[in-house]
Amino acid sequence: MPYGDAMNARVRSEERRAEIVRAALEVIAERGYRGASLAAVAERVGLTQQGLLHHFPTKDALLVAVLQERDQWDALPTTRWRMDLLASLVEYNAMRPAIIQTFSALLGESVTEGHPARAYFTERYTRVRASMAEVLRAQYGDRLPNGLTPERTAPLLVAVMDGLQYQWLLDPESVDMPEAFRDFLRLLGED
Amino acid sequence: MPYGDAMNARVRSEERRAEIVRAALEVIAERGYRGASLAAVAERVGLTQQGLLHHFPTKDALLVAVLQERDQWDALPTTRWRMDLLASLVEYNAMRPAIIQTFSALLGESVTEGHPARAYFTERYTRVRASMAEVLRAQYGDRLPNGLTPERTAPLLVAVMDGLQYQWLLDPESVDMPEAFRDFLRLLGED
DNA sequence: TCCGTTACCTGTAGACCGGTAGGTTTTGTT
DNA sequence: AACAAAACCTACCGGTCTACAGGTAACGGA
Repeated sequence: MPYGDAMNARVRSEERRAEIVRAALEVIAERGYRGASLAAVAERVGLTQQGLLHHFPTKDALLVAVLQERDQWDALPTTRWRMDLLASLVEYNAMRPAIIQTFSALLGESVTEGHPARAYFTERYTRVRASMAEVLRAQYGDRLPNGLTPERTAPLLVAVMDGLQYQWLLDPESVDMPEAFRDFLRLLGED
Repeated sequence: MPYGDAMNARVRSEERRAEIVRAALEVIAERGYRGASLAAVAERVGLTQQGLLHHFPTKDALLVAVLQERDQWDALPTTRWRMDLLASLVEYNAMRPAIIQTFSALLGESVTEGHPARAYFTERYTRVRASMAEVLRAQYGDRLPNGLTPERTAPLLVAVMDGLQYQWLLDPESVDMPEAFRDFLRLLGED
């Protein structure tokens, strides 16, 4: 069964890579990208640092894989999103602090000079703003109830999501992220 | 002139410390706190790394001084702020990307485990939310035009400011931070 | 003028870091 | 059974990091 076995080998290899990426997500959440050592990631999957470098030749290559997984994760349903689903998304995020923490830490680092994730986030935000504007337009048309255009509202929507995440990560007991986000949506539509 | 000379010595020392803090702000803006080496900060003020450690015994002590300066910077006028001054503040920030970048980078790092600035930011946000609620109450009373309370609106106000900063730092040409913030204020009050 | 303090310096310890070189075991193919 | 490739290891290199130890020169007060 040549095809089957070749497949198994490739599948196993990709599973290993996925394991490593998952571990990298954790370590980055705990220490940021600069603070995340390859050795720490490797240890978490039962490898030596050099064993890890067999699967990802450089640290940056590992980061790329981490960012790609994120893309894959939230790229699929964007066109089918609606306003009410955004609130659900925030609620879902509130149950996954590790992931949120990883990408909040990465976003913070990415504004520094020459950070390997900088281009990624720049492009991602351009994309996300456009996507959000589309969602807003589908819901409200060219003019929101408060007179703003979808294009001018989208950056605010994204800013609220990100900003609330930081406040929530720092002090989950004081900030009810999903509720606050629903408040913002109400601000957009119900006047 | 014993008093005068003693004063001069102390003043000169504090000037040196202030120089170092200023340099640290720059380096942190460029590389984050974890990425900022004492040697890089020292070089910027014409010292060796060990010479710098004479003024700040540890790296964390230097960070504390950086954070204290920030406190001093924005703690004074909080009680006298009004809504319209917030927009001016954002405009002012838009002319000082270095400072914004420093504290955006620090905020991002601070959500990671055991980060030396974590407690600072947690407390700061508690304080800032309360302060913003106060400003909102002074402007609108206990109910905003859209029905929300000042306490529930404050986190949104803070989130928008922070979130817009990240988008703006990553892509200043695509995001008009002051305009977007004014849009948000309009969202709060003019319905 | 003497003397203590402040402001630096050189030297170095000790720990991690990412990455390379090259060998060895495991695994799948033929 | 033979072989090739993939997976993973040990050993190591050069670099960087914070911090400590100890010395020196300048300065200001008595």
